[in-house]
Amino acid sequence: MNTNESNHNPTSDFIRDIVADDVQSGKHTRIITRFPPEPNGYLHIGHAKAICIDFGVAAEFNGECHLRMDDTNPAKENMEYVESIRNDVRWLGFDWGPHFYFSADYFERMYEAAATLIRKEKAYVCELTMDEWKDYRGIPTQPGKPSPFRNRPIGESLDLFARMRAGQFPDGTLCVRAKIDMSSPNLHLRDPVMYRIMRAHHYRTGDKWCIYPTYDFAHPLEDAFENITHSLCTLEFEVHRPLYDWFLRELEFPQPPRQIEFARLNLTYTVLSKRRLLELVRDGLVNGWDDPRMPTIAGLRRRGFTPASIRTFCKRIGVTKFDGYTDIALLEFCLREELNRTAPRAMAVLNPVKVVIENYPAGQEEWLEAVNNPEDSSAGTRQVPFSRELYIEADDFMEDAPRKFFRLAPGREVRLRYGYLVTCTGFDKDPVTGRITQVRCNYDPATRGGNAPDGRKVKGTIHWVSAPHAVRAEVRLYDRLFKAEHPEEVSAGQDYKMNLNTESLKVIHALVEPGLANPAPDIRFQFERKGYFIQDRVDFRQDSPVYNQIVPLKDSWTKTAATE
RNA sequence: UGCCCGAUGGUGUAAUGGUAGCACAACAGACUCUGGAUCUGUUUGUUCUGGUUCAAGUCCAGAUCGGGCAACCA
Repeated sequence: MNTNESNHNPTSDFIRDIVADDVQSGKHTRIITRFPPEPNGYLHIGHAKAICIDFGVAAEFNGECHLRMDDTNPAKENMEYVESIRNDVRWLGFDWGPHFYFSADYFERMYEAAATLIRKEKAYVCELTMDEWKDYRGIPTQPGKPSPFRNRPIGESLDLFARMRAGQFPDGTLCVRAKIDMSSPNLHLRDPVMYRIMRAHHYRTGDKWCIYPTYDFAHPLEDAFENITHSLCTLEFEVHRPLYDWFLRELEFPQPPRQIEFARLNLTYTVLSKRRLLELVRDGLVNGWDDPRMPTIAGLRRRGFTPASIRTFCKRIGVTKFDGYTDIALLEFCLREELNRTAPRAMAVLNPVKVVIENYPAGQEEWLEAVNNPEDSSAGTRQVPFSRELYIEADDFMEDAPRKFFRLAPGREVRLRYGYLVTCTGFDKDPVTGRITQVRCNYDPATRGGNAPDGRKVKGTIHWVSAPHAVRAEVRLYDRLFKAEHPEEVSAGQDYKMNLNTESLKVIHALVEPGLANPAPDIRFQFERKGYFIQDRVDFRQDSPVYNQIVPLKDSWTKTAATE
């Protein structure tokens, strides 16, 4: 995208306005942003919003966006997460080019920067224990008091800092603090920790370091090292901004990056925090990070969401500083909108009941032409087999049907999609369970393809599969992970997990048209009148097909039926 | 009771001192070989109180409500 196009970009927001101003004023000639996840979990749809903003802004201004692993806490981070993050960002459709970085690669420069601050008397080595520090720090309504080590000689701090690095002190005993303002109303400015001693194996630097920089110290440096112009992050870092600016000022970076905060995404009927998601995975409440019910990118991918629909969603929710809840229905809308346009249709009977066409010759079969996608004529047609015995949805037959039921019932005529008009002549019922075991029909041979030569109309069209040709498939029906709109809003003493939807996964066995046994990989189908489905990327096999429901079709009938 | 940030229909978002608009959702109707899609229509909004101004959602003051901040997490 060139800058000319960006001038015509109809969707702007307060961040893009700032960036545009900075370009216009000549403050920056090249825009550089970054997406800096910590590799301590899988990315979720909330990160997708941030990714779309970070990469999107850079692209619109013809700049670049760096992907950076913010790995300053080795206790929580690992390579599996690094790889998953790279995969997910790529899958979403973004390209960081050569700009893939690790914070850990800056540790030496960060160490030097900390030493510089000590030499400037802007930092010192503190020996207070964490408990002692609590007293010194004070509380929001009361100022803190200076650490007794605050004014120790520069040389002493420098020496201690070097010995911290050399491993001469136990974990947590000493730390390096920035010397700022112990009476600041902003707690983050009350001599925050820059370096702590932590003997943990780092997935990238191994055991080279036993001291690690904190986020507050590391982040502005990483941004500055990479010449980031706009450091976009979520609202909770707003109170950290004065500290971010302080480090950059004291270290005299000539072109300091500017941090701008936006509201993180909250979605109804799910949780969106790494901690919660990790808990769901670890406690086995879902089947891993890529469980199709998870709001993780990996979960959405396996569920069958498209990258484009997620990007569209992120565009539509906008960028503001208002911390609200976005209706998950909007995400589903973006998906349906795309899939309606692109998904080939197929017929699959999820809850089968047998139909016998009594006036259709036994043993006969014929192949009927079916349209692949009525929204896209270029998708062509396919042949589907038809025979005397079929399966239809149990829901599509009613023994005693109300007027507005436009499907099969004794004496009523319906269209079999792309097949024939059939009239129900009777049915069989299990005398014990009352279950319908078989529906009997007659067909009108003159209506092949679904149209009656005499012009008579039928109100209902139902889908079907030919019994001898049908393929058995496992179908996994997914519903919202939580039954509460705001799962985290529970009364004191209660846990958000009580809001888990116990019906979020239903496994059923369906009978599907033969073409669904061996589809090209990654094809999202619309099972007509039911929903969108994709083969499960893990469990699908030709001899035992497994389909995931991505999202059901909108269904106005259940509402109508409910008001009957 | 400290500091920071925010507040526009049910939800999300636009209007940058000049007609409150868009999308989702909901509802109604039309159409339909998917009770899908499509089309049409309807309902619902500037938190409050003052002030500045010819004119305020927008600027100012105060209030109310909501969110964030007291890891050697990010």
